[in-house]
Amino acid sequence: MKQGNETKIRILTVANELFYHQGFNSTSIANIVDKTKLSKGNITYHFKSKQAILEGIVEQRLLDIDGLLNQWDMEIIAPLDRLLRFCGMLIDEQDNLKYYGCPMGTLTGELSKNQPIHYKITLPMFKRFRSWLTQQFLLLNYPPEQSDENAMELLSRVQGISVITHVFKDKEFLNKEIKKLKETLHIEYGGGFIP
Amino acid sequence: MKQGNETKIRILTVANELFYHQGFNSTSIANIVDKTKLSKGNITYHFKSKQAILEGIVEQRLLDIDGLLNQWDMEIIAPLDRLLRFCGMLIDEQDNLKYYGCPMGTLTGELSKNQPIHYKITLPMFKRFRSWLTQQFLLLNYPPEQSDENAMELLSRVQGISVITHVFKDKEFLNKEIKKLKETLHIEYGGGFIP
DNA sequence: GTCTATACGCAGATAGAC
DNA sequence: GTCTATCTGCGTATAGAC
Repeated sequence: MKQGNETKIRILTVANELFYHQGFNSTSIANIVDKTKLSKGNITYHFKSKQAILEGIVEQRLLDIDGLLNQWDMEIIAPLDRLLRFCGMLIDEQDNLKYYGCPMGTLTGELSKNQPIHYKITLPMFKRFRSWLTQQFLLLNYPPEQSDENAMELLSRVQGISVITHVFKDKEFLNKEIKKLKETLHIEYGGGFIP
Repeated sequence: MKQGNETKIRILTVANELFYHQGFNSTSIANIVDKTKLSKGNITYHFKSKQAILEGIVEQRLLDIDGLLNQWDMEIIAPLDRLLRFCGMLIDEQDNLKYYGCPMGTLTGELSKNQPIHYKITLPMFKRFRSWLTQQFLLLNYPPEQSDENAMELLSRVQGISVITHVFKDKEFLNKEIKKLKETLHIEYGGGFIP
């Protein structure tokens, strides 16, 4: 119990990066051993299986997402500005997106196949964004159902841009599309809900 | 040389389905053996490695894509109708999309990580659609650069819808979004290019 | 062309010393 | 808590008989 939590975090940090960069299936425990400079036994002590590591990562990511969304809620007052900030996230992450794609999207693509771990792992992350986005549209006075529909559409747009940026390794495309998307948000939602 | 080509096709067909349903990394040669009811040695005779199978699959898919696009070119005259037909593909494939995502998109997500096989494998498939879509916009009298931009945006939209449909296992979302997308195409491009 | 049998490495999981 | 050592299965690739 010396500094178990600290090494635990180190393992999660390293594994998260490896899973993101190489994919979950293509990352071995040995890879994690190398990069953490810890022993295989030590890692096993903290996480009994590879999937346990993945679950730990997602737990951490969910906390990060919640933290980010809460921060935006505090720093940004206008719902529309929050939506724009959401889109800006892709600009911030453009280098990662180019080389590795969306951390949630690519992980889902990998996990949703063969086994339904996906439901417990990647789906919750998407749900956080979905409900947060929905909340912003509610604040813009859209009815519940349409708020959710708008949220899903925005999620969809952002995912599409991520995929194409990743596939064609094209940051120019990303910047152009995000700019257009932001303009669309202004036009579509700038005035709030009009029945 | 009895009927080598026939078994070759059988291997490709089965492997293609398995790679799509389970993912490339999670599919073993043994899986292919089971499903083809061929021996492991026989498969090795036709394809010297797992990656060779993948390359064979992509070769086949490229032919399929070209065939499909040529068919559309022949059957459908108006470029706008061709774009609508392109969107309709997602409706046709909605069950597969729900459970396994876009065949090109999910494969890219898997392969683009760790190794750059991706450039030779999945990128060409995307490029076919990109240039075909670009061609349609050119026929609508859009300038070359904007034609390509429109093509990329449409690709992006469609990929986004695929991802979200897959993540949330939501066919209702897909149908609604495709309907909206088609309407948008009508409005945006229905009149052709206006300088 | 198709099969069986085998080699070899690496992955993940486990046991136990310090 | 951290380490080294070992077990076991599965994965790909190969050799060779028919």
